[in-house]
Amino acid sequence: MLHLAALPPLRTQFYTPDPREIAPKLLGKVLLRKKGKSLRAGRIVEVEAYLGADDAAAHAAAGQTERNNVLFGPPGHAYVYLSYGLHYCLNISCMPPGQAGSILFRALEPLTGFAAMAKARGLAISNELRSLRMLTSGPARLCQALEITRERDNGRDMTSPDSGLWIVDDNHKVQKVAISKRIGITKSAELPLRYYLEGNPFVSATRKV
DNA sequence: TTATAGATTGCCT
DNA sequence: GGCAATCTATAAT
Repeated sequence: MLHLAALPPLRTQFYTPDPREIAPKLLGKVLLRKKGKSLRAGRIVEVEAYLGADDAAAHAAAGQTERNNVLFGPPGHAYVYLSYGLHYCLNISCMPPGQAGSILFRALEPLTGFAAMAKARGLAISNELRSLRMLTSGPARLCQALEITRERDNGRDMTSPDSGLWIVDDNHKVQKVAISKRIGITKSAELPLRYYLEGNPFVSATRKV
């Protein structure tokens, strides 16, 4: 918890393999966001893997476009898109340049910067679990809490603290990784590509799994 | 506690 | 023109 920002960041090499390999390793790591002097951080408790041409639900499935450029670029970069016209969602690109693949961040367990997160979400927050879940439990919520937008952050290099958005390993031991179908998609919905920490209360609500 | 509708932008057919 | 990797408020059980 202390000195999270001083830990070495996960580097490009970590993000170079297939997203299915990286996703379970990403659980338990810590996503950091620095804006000015304020630091916000959350433990990654739920992610989904998105592949390339074989995955109809992936934005990269139809080929490279202006919008999904980042997915085909170097690994370790932020892919931010607008969902349903009003929410942003954050991915990190995987695989070597020229090959698409990414991991969607679906839920965090808040560690520091509660007040800033609450303010960014437009919420008044208490210390109750139910209240804290509202901060970062859901892909669009965590973007709002960390003030991540497409305009500001799409294409950002997440392998260095200099970018203000990066991931560290604080040596936290995860209990158990569970796998299920992905949430909220209609194409390739049967693929088991959602990874989460079993029993963690900050995992987003599971609808039909 | 679960179910449903509505908001709202930009991408692709 | 249709649709989408979501969230929230409101309604009903």
